[in-house]
Amino acid sequence: MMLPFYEVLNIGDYFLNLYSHFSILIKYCTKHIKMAKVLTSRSENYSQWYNDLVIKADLAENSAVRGCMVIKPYGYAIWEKIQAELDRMFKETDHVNAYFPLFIPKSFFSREAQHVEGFAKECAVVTHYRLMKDEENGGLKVDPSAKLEEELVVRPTSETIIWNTYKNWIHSYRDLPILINQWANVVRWEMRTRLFLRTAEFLWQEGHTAHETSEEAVEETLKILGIYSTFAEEFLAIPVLKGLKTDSEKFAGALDTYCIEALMQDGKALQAGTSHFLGQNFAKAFDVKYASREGREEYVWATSWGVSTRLMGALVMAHSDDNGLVLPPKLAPQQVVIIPIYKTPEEYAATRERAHAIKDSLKKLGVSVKVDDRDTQKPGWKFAEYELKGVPLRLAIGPRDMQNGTIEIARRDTLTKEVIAQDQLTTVIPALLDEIQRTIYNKAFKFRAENTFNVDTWDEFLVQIEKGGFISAHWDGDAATEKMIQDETKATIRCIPLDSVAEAGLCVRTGKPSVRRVIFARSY
RNA sequence: CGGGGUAUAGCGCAGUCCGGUAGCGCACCUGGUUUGGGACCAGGGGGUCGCAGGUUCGAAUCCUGCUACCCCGACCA
Repeated sequence: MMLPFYEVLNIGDYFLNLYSHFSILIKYCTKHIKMAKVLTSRSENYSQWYNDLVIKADLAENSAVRGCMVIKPYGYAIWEKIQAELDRMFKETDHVNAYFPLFIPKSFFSREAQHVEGFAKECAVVTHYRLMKDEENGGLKVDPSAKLEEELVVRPTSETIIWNTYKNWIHSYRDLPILINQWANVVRWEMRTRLFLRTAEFLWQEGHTAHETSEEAVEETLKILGIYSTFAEEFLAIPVLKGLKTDSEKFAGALDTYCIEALMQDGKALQAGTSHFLGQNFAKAFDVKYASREGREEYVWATSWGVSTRLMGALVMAHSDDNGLVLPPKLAPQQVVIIPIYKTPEEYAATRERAHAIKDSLKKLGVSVKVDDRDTQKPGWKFAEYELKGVPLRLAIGPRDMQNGTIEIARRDTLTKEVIAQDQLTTVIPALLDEIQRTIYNKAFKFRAENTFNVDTWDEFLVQIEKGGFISAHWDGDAATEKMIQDETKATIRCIPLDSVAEAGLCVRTGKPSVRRVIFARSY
């Protein structure tokens, strides 16, 4: 998608040169696009905007099953791109994929006390394995004679089944480390659900690693956090804070939970990924020991980490606007769409042929292109449609362009369009895609910077939390204070940023001494 | 699990108060004119009115009971 040599050039300068070049070659004018409104606007009702958008951009819809969504082809294509890149990053760091069962014996959950407490309230349980004809109404009913000996829990996460398995795999330090990831679905029976952000069933990857030492496990935990943040920033184009969760926010069963936190356009925070240092909790619960180099028997050290289809929600809420989705080029199922414009059959044939020729030349550069040459929809309809779906670049080629050797090129991120020479496309498009990826990120970065506030008094805190954004404030480190703040403002501590500097101060709520600032926000 | 709302064509809705041939917009089908920002004209197809009972000569409409979904809270990634 990007030409390799761009990476070794100063991209900004290169791009400027390209542009000054064009302005000599061709006449172009930048126009702003105006569009019919099909979405609720963000200012009118942000959550309605989100719901509208997910449905209208064809990402997903609600299913016949309460709380469970159907991810539609266009949405799934984005998820596949997310998967492909993360999978590549995991494998590059020596992780391998495997698959563990969907069903977990109920007794496994009781082994780790913290863990069970965290998930018990939202587990789906399989109790029977057979249906039978219901004589009363002609339908089907559960066969009471087919009750399972031990009930099975539909996995809300797989630590227990995996550590029960690792017990058989690990005997010696020579068996370590184990660096396994699985792509799977999990079920958490949520009360209130929203497409992608919180659904009863969702897709994710969960990594589960086993190590000889605490240090090695911590290193793994942070390595993954780094992968997540790199992925978020370079692919999702969302700047994230890397940080540590407080005790009350951490994963049930972990010693430390690290996270990446992103800020959405409505000023609410969204946790986009987590990486846990599990210590020896699961090794002890499932009796996973190894013979060390010194011949001693030791418990194994563990990590687990995951990102889910929730990232899709983050992607939508971070960048999109009142006209629809805005997708970063690196994750867009189609980076470019070409729309032929014509009146006569001859013009149709000619523009269509040229469109396909352009597509072929761009495909050779690794750009994904779709030609929409359907005769059943009008150009205006198509323009609106691809804007709604967030296609980064749109090319329109009509009779005038055929004569002049030009083409109209419209950017989704800035909603601007201009006319350039066709023979420049293979140079301009890759550079523009790269530029769009960067612009989207920069916009999100600027938004976060403008919505992150240092707050030192409680009055100020109360005012600012209503406005939204990240609040950087001192906290005395007491869970009771954290709870009090949450009860009073609905704000939680999103994380203790890893790059936070030691700074003496007074807790924003209690006035007790504090050694560093933490990030507060209302969150999804 | 509390509080509120909704259920009528694929989608969005009106009709319900005051019972009497089930409607509108979009979408869909056919033909024509159109096509550089969601085209227009003409014709056409499509609904056991969420489900189950009840009242009535007659129920989308009145009564009873279910169910599902949405929104706001409590809980969570």
